[in-house]
This record gives sequence, C-alpha cells and structure tokens, in this order.
Amino acid sequence: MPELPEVETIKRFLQKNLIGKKILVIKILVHKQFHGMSEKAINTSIKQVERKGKVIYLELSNKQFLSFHLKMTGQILFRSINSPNANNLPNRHTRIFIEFKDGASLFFNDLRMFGWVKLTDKPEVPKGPDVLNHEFTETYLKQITNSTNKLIKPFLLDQDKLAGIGNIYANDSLWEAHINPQRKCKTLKAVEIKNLYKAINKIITEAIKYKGSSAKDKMYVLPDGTRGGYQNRFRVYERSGLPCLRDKTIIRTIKIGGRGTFYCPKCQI
DNA sequence: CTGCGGTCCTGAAGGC
DNA sequence: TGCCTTCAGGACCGCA
Repeated sequence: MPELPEVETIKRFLQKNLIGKKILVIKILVHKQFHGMSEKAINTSIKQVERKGKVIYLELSNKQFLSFHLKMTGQILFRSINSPNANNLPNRHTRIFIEFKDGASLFFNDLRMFGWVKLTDKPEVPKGPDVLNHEFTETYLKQITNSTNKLIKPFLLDQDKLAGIGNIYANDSLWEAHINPQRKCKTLKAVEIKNLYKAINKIITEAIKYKGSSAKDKMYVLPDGTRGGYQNRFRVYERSGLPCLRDKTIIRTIKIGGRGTFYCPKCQI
C-alpha cells in the first residue's frame, strides 16, 4: 500500500526523469481506471511533478493535471530507451501507459485494479493537509483529534483530516508514541498528542530516507524496479507474534475497522 | 453533519 | 493433486 513515503519517493524519481518530456500517446488497457479525455494530453509536455497525501500528479503544459492514486497494489514504472529490462513492459498487470517522444515510457501497473488515473483541470487530491506541509502542526493535530469520536487508529487513516498516512505508518507511529490503537481520540492528553506528532514526523521522515516499504506481499517498488528499505525497520507492522523492540512483549494483531492492527499490549497504553 | 460497514479486485495461502 | 474458502486493504458509497 503505497503511502506518503512511497509516493514521495516516486515523486522524487519522476522529477529527475520526467520533466520536459512530451507525451506522444496514452494507451488505456483498463478503461474503468482512467477518468477524463486522454486525447487532451497528447502533445503536451510535463511541467512539474507534485504530490499531496498519497496522490501524485503531473502538471502538463496545457494547464491540465494527470493525477495517480495507487491504492493497494498500484505501481508507477519508468523505462527509458537505455533502461535495463526495457522490454519486459507492458506486462500482464499494466493497465495504462504513456509513451514519450524521446522513446521513454511510464507504466501504471495495478494487480487489484483499485487505483486510478485522472486527467482534470485541477489536481485530484485529498482534502486534509499533507503530513509534510507546514499546516500540519501539533496544534492542528490537537484540534482535529479533539473534535471526533473515532478511535485514534482509524482516525489517522482519514485523508480528509490528515493526508498521507496509511496502515503501515499509522501502526508504527502509534507504537513510537506509546499509544494504544484502540484509544479514543478525545481521551488523548496533551503530552500524548505531542508524542504522537513527533512520532508521525519521525517515522515518515525515516521511511522517506529508506525510500518507502517494499513489504512482504506488497507491490511497491521504485519506478526503476528497485525496492525500498523501510520494511527492515518496521516497529510493529507485520511483526505479529514477534517480541516488541522495546520490552520483548509479544506483538499482538487485532482488527480495527476491518484493518489489520499491530501493537504491543504492554508499552502502548 | 458523523461514524460505520459493505464493496471493489486478484492472487496467495490454508483446509480437506 | 485439486478445488474451495478466506484474507489482504484505500477510499467511495449508502445507511442510521
């Protein structure tokens, strides 16, 4: 599940490789995953690559925006003429791809077909502030947690309140902050909000540094096919039955709102 | 308005 | 071996 660190890693890769490229053709293999008039993008060039939350978007020279949401199993893969293995794409999971004038191609692969690509006049982005944006402050976190009746774990996944966190980083951030995922938002004390704010920033920053998580059974890779490294640094995610990294208590897994939730029953209060 | 649960979708894994 | 069921989950939708 590509979340902020994975999408940020992809964004940085594409900024280095896509700016200025001219779109020759867009091939749509699965129509339900593409929204908009793809022909409007033909012969435009890529002006900028941006991200908000888990959405990555390309600003085109005709002022249109091509937005991508990878959902669970989406991948964005880039191949130039000189790329090794340039011939193994498109493959059976390719749903949409773009060919550029210089011979390079961008592939949108998505095994489960939950993701989408949209061509619109404005980028198709979530409402909440991005975790890396200056609008996301400790005061803001305090304010939004204080005005909901949700549990903290599902709350962190609400992209209309805070954009970028998914299941992996919600689990790890709550461990880092010593907070039990079943806590009600409203019961969190000021010092706990402070710790959670610091934890989110620490975990997200570290995950970006390691180029995201290529977890077991997950599809995420960089656009050149290489893997991220944060999966080797998971605090609790996918560590069910293993000892807590702080106190050796066995990590427990439960379901909250239908989502797998991992936590230490001793040190996450 | 909020919160919750069903739904989409494929492939891997487990049961018998 | 092979068939069937279960599970994974982001975000949209309909409902109370």
